[in-house]
Amino acid sequence: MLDDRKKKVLQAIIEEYINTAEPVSSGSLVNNYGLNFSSATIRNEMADLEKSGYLDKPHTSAGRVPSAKGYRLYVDELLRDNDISLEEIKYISEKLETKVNEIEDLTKITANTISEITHYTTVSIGPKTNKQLIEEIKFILLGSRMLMAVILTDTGLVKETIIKFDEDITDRQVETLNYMFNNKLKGQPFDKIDRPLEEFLFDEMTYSVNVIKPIIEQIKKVLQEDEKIYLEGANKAFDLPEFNSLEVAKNFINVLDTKELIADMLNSGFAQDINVYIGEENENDKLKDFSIVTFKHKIGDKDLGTIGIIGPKRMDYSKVISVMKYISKKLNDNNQNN
Amino acid sequence: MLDDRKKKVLQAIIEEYINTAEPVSSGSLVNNYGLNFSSATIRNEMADLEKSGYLDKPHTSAGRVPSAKGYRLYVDELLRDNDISLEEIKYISEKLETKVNEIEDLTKITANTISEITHYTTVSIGPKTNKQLIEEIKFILLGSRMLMAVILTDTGLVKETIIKFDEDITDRQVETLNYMFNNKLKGQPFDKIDRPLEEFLFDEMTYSVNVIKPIIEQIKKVLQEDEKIYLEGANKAFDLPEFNSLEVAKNFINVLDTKELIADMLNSGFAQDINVYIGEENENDKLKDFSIVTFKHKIGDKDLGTIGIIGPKRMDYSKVISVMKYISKKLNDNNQNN
DNA sequence: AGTTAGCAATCAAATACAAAGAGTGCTAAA
DNA sequence: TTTAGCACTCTTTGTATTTGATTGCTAACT
Repeated sequence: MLDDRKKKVLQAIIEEYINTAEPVSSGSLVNNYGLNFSSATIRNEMADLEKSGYLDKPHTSAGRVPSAKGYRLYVDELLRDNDISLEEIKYISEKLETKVNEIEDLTKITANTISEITHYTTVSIGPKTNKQLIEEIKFILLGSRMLMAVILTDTGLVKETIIKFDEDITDRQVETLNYMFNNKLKGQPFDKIDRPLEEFLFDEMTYSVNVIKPIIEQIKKVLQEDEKIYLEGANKAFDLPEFNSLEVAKNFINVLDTKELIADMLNSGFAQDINVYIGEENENDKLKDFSIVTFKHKIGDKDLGTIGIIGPKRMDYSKVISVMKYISKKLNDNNQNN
Repeated sequence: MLDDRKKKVLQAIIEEYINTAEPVSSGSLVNNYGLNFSSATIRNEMADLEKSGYLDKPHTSAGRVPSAKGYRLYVDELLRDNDISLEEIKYISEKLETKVNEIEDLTKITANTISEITHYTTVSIGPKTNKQLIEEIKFILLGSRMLMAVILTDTGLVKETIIKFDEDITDRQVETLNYMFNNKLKGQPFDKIDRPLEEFLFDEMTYSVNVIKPIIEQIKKVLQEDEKIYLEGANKAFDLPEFNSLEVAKNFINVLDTKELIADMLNSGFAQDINVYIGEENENDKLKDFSIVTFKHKIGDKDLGTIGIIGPKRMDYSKVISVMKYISKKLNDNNQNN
């Protein structure tokens, strides 16, 4: 366990490093952080902190840099609270009042807001569909050979898809489709849809296979479709000094380009609504130079999607987490009447 | 006008430079390009080509590098034809046979194919909507307070949007909406939709404003919405040696992040279906280090969207253009019965 | 007149070396 | 327990030197 002064020193080092991106020296701490000890004393503390693994040293004659363990302690115990200005609060409030008709849009707006305020890159993904139940399926005829299927879930999410045919479809057929599909699929969860659809195809062979088959294929496809991932402020990262290393910059682009990796990252284990993964704590090795804060975005119990912030290990965790907490609160206040 | 040998030399220099990304020396041309002259002769030709502006010299003791003017001549007159292997043809054919239900998907697949084969980054945008005519609008009630509007154009493009209400909507109302909107808007072009909608709002004030107004707003919004831009293979660029310059890499990310710039670029003047912009030829200064090839992607007269390839000035124009031409041909062959 | 061998001149890139400067770790004293 | 003092370490910066590739020019050759 660290004593109080050690924690203070660690906190000062981390905050200084977050600000400057330069290894922090004992001298600069004495000058700028009101620690009423000589640099030699601080040096002793720093040596201890390094021995316990909270700090790293790039080389003998440089200052200290926080290790992942150091950041972890900082995030868990030392965060400044509510690190967010009045202007920022105003900006957030305005953005969140934008009227939206689709859940994805709200997630996008929130991700954009976070990116604007924190100056980090965000990635976001819509609400997970696979646990939701199908409330209703509607088929609509567009022209004579094009059908749109609209699928509505119990939480109000809407998915739609278009199916084209080589033969004309009649209004009568559409009616039948509506009736039959709702019969089979209503109340089914998205991720277990395969079975009912197969049974269905088998049962209804009397119905023209040319019509039924493409419909089923397309619906399966849409429901299993990878969630779309949205990116905000990818170029912001390049203003940070750590991205002057080509190695790091390349890695970053690579990560952002690997959709599966991001999806994994956003969907991985959620103990809390806000989760912090620091550098090597990330499971994927490509992420070792970055920190990620994920934010499960919801109103009450209703899942609105997940937003991830990806930045350097030297991320301003305090700001990021404050913003997320504020948004979460605001969103629930705004909608408590829903 | 350049004589035949000068053209041969220029072509050899450009192709060598495209391959190696290193300034090309007189000696290497003699060794690798079967030019039956001594390096001194080639040197004289190179000096002439430089004087006429087709070549640049990084410094006195380096080889030569093509200038924008040099690339331009190459693209206009010296391209190798049909620079595309059998395997590549096979790969393209397979990819293009993927069945799609929406035009945007086809554009995405094509963009992806081009990116895979050329190893360059592609950006793409769906077909332009503003010239299209509204064929039909359908309203569908989802639940009791959510309406979906589906808009169908004369060329078969579909746009849909969701509108939420604070009050219940009845089936009867939906019927009326369908009738009224189709009456007013059928046959109208997308980009001139404002006027009819305003008249409409004015005419039908008897109808509940709470219902009509949000619908009109949302429809206007969707129709004027910026086209979505899709990106393929952004990280591929970082394997190219020119992206070892942080300056260039940053610029590249910046360009890709500026949606308006890309939209401009994809929509700008089309003399031909395939257009090449080399380095400084691009209007926007940010693009001065890159070349862009745009490809208006269509079947017959039907616009399918536009695809842009963005790469270094040292792009393999021959390959890129061959691939585009082949895809264009293939697409029209596949669908000549449509 | 066109071509080429030969060679000095040029310049970036690599290598080597020498300070300079920032910061630490340790010792001994307060 | 704290701290002043100082030697030690290691990066950074600057400067000079060498190396090597390539050109441009001249004079000879076809």
